[in-house]
Amino acid sequence: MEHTPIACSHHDHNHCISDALEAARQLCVGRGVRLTDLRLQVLELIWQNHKPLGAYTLMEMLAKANTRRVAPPTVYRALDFLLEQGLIHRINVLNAFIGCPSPTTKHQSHFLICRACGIAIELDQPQLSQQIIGVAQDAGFQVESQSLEVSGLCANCAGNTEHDGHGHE
Amino acid sequence: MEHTPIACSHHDHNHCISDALEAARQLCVGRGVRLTDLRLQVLELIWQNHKPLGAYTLMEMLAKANTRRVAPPTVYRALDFLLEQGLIHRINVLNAFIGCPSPTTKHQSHFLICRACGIAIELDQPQLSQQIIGVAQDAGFQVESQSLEVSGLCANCAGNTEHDGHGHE
DNA sequence: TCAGCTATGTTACTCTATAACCTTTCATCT
DNA sequence: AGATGAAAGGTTATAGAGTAACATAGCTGA
Ligand SMILES: [Zn+2]
Ligand SMILES: [Zn+2]
Ligand SMILES: [Zn+2]
Ligand SMILES: [Zn+2]
Repeated sequence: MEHTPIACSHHDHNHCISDALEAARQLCVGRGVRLTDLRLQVLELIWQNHKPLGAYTLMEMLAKANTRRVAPPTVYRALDFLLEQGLIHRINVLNAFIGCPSPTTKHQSHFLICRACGIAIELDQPQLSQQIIGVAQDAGFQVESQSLEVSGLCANCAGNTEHDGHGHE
Repeated sequence: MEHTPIACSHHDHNHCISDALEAARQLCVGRGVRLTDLRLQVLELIWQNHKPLGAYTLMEMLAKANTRRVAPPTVYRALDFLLEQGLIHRINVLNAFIGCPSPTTKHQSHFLICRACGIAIELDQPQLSQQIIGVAQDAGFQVESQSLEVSGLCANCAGNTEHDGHGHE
């Protein structure tokens, strides 16, 4: 149930993609929603990148992969679906999207975002969510969703401060 | 083209604005930075609204108030200055800006945002900031800034939606 | 005064996202 | 199989948010 942070550049990423896609397929079957070719392709591209990906970058990738023009509404509709199903998260501070490693478990959007390499590490800290809910309740506020975006330097980049070409692309 | 009036009329908002502006003046004098007419005007408009305000809404207000055209870079530069000095915060989820009630104290951007009335309540929870830093450190992450944006219903709006059947459009 | 810096004005542009409308695809019912 | 209605995707146009690049004005300190 714990998802390993993705800061390490030496994990089997192909495996990690295929796992996520298979999980997404099963999740959609279970919910009776349609993971169409387009939606699957968008999810795959997002996972391949392993970093938050902008909608327009995604559009270019789709256009290249499909040899057809892909207009903004097309990709935004796919993104909306994936967001609704919890298969991806939106990183507001970057206007970008990233795959969720545990879409079956309901949780909030808590990320560590490295300003040097651009990686986004999803946190799995239910007690942090709970503390936030508590603080909100003290103010009479009824929480519906949380977005925590912590910016700074990841372990890799904090170590390599002499040069930033640490190659996590 | 119309800007919505102030949400909460139950506190002395004029006093609240003038306090904030006076604090800003002193803060800028103390730091040796220039709170120009434009910057002050932008800060005042943001405080008058008491809700997160988009840059383009602000532009329209400035244009009306000054009877002159105000282009995007003008307002964005003023906003950048105010952000740097900690006089306002940016609400990422809304692409909007709101005044900070305690600009002299260094702190993170933690907000409760009501989806019904649009109000944004700034939290003052240093121990929450600390816990977030702790969680990040456990992942070897070096925190530079935090953005916590909690969406839901404020105390006012949560109360008013309990009997929601009468269809008050 | 002059030079140099900071702030603002101006034009044009990029990036992000959505509205409105039409066509295709797909599951379901007859 | 054929009809049908809803969901998904295609297309065009536009709205909304933010920045680059360069010109001008205005303050500041020799
Ligand atoms: Zn997640
Ligand atoms: Zn990094
Ligand atoms: Zn503040
Ligand atoms: Zn409210």
